[in-house]
Amino acid sequence: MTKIRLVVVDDHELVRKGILSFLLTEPDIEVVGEGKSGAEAIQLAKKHTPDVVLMDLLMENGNGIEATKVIVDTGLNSRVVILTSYYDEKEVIPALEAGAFSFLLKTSSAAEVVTAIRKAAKGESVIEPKVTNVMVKRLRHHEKKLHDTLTEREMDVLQCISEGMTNAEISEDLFIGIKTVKTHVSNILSKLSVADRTQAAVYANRNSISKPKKD
Amino acid sequence: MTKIRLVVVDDHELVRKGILSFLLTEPDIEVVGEGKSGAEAIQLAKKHTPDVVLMDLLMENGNGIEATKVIVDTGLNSRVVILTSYYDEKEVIPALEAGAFSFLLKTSSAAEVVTAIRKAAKGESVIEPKVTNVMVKRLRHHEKKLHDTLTEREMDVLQCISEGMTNAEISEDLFIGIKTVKTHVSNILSKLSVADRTQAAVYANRNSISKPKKD
DNA sequence: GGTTCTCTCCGTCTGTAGACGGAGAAAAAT
DNA sequence: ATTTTTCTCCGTCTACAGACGGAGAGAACC
Repeated sequence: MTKIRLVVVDDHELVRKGILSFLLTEPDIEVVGEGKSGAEAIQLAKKHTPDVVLMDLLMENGNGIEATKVIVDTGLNSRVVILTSYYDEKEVIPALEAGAFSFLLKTSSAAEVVTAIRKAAKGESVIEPKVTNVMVKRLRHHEKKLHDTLTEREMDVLQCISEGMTNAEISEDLFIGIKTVKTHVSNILSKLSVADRTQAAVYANRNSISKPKKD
Repeated sequence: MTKIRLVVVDDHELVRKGILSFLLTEPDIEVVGEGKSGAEAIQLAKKHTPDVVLMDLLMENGNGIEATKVIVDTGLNSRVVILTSYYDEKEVIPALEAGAFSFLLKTSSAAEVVTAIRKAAKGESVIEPKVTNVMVKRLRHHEKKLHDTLTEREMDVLQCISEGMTNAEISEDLFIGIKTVKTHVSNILSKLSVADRTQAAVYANRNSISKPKKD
């Protein structure tokens, strides 16, 4: 029986070494590469075509989601197992959409991680209960996010509102009339089911809708 | 020469084991306890009176900041070294205020961590460059946060504003007259140097001022 | 006792916000 | 070729927001 070929990617040396020290005692798993960024993950995956890539999501240089997407899309038969610190909704869903095969939290025991690696090699997915909760919640509550129905222009206006701008300021910023701004605002309030611009601003902030800085 | 007595606290087993595997090769450091929550950290510190406590900040049960405060305040001669994943402004300052002795990020190499432990035992503080940057920025930009000048009642009102509530709703919620709410709002806007409630709501959200849920 | 701070409330007044209804032009979808 | 969507603009009207000034009561501080 051939060993499971594994690449470990995490920008925290401590975590990487911790994982490695565990895997040393597992005879059926061989670590063929070790990286500390999304870019390195991609290189290592292409070079070694491992069975499994164990990847952190939040890394300093190039995040794990992009790397996951690339690794999955390039058709290497590598399965990406995400091992991350927090179950942040903003990260979990995109990671799974990017093609992550399993999803673990660092609160998992070492044994669970090892099991997940073996299962991934066999084609079985392992998703943390906390993560599935987030998924279910998303499917139940916000199958489509409210602001997905906003038009481009309405998004522009909402971004301005989220900065605390007045209608007059928005009209100057977007080079349109105040009346037009008011129309957009009314439509936004209606689509987001909120009563006034303040609530719209709160919504925008909570959903990480912010104005991109112009150069 | 006596060994440095150390307690390691982190809710991630993987991280804990990673640290331990490193420290095994350091003959002058002895790990006398291992915990996975703030509460355990306090217990272990009281039981073993270690020279150094290596502590994560973000933990599932009871956070590291509270534990740090208790350990420092109880006058055990234990120095707390924070080892955390992210340099979040919201965490760094309170941790240092709580009496953390050193501050490291998990991106640090194992050697740096070991050095920091030895230095802490000798009474030397080690603060990550990224963290000092945050501190400097804080001292330069917001020596005192704007909302520190708000009175209790004004904070109550600001929290309501940050939820998108209208003056009428706030007056019902706080059992005061609308006119009184308006007075508070005006004072808040003035103190925060913002033009309207929407900007106040944005400020509140950015500074993590949110309304506590009532039971 | 006096001063200062905080919380409470009042009235007036101006400006903005937002609802409602209507409408034209361009682009995209059918 | 026709319909639908999107962006733009207009006018009217009501209600809320917020500025400004004033004021009384209680607590805390000196």
